Amino acid sequence: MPELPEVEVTRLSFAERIAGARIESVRLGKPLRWPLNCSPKALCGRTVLAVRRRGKYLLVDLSEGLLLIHLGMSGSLAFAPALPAPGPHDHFDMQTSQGLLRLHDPRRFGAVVYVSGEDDPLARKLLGKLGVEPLSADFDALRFAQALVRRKAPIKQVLLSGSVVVGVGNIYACEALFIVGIRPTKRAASLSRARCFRLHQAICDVLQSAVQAGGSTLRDFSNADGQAGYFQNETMVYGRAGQPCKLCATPVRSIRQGQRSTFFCPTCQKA
DNA sequence: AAAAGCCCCTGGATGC
DNA sequence: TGCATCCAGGGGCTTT
Repeated sequence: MPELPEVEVTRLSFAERIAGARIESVRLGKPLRWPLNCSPKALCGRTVLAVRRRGKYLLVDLSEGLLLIHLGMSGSLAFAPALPAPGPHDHFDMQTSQGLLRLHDPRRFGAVVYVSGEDDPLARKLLGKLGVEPLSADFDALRFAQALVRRKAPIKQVLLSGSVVVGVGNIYACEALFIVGIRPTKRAASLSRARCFRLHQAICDVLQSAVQAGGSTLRDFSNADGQAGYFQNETMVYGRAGQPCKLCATPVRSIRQGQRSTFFCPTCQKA
């Protein structure tokens, strides 16, 4: 589910409401992708200072240390003064003085991990190799183009890998490539500089549009306030296999790239 | 260094 | 109705 826009929308929906809250208790459900890395009791008494984002990770700054939260494929957060009793897929409940923060994650590819700081070896392992933030000033068109020249893999898979630019998942990779008319199977290194520049801009545009739309709700995503997104209704190609391209009416095609589905218009994305 | 596969896990949709 | 199969928003790890 959650690509950068969904994670950012989640962050925006509770960051201000949780800031300043004191942690009162933590309840764990089934194991997630990684263990919490500290005892739940050790978190009690600490204060939530802020919620930041790096790629698809949320960084919850505490008065001492921080929590890294990843939503995996099926995760979502809820933050409210009160929530129903935890269900079978609610695997992390953090009661604070300002509300209950809950991670709901049926597939359990997500995680909540405590680290002492961003220099913590575990934090470095998880965050250290990430590419540039696409919605920041660091996302420079020329450097983006220079990074792509060194990659022989298909451009779709380079975008998905997160090693050049973070946060672009399956939906937004497909959408950005459609916007600029690039065939997803095209080798990254074979793109002209001009096309790299246009792709850079398309990534910025599509991610910003998705954040404004509240993200994409394919199955059950909602932000921490329980609101669904609607960007899924605006996709040009993602999830539209066999349906007519919204620009030229050619049926949208679906292929497999690296165990993931790719959607594109064979006419609008000729090469 | 980069690329390609594998795997973690559950649930919904589809087909027989 | 029941069961098998396939597919899903990610990404770390291991092997080439």
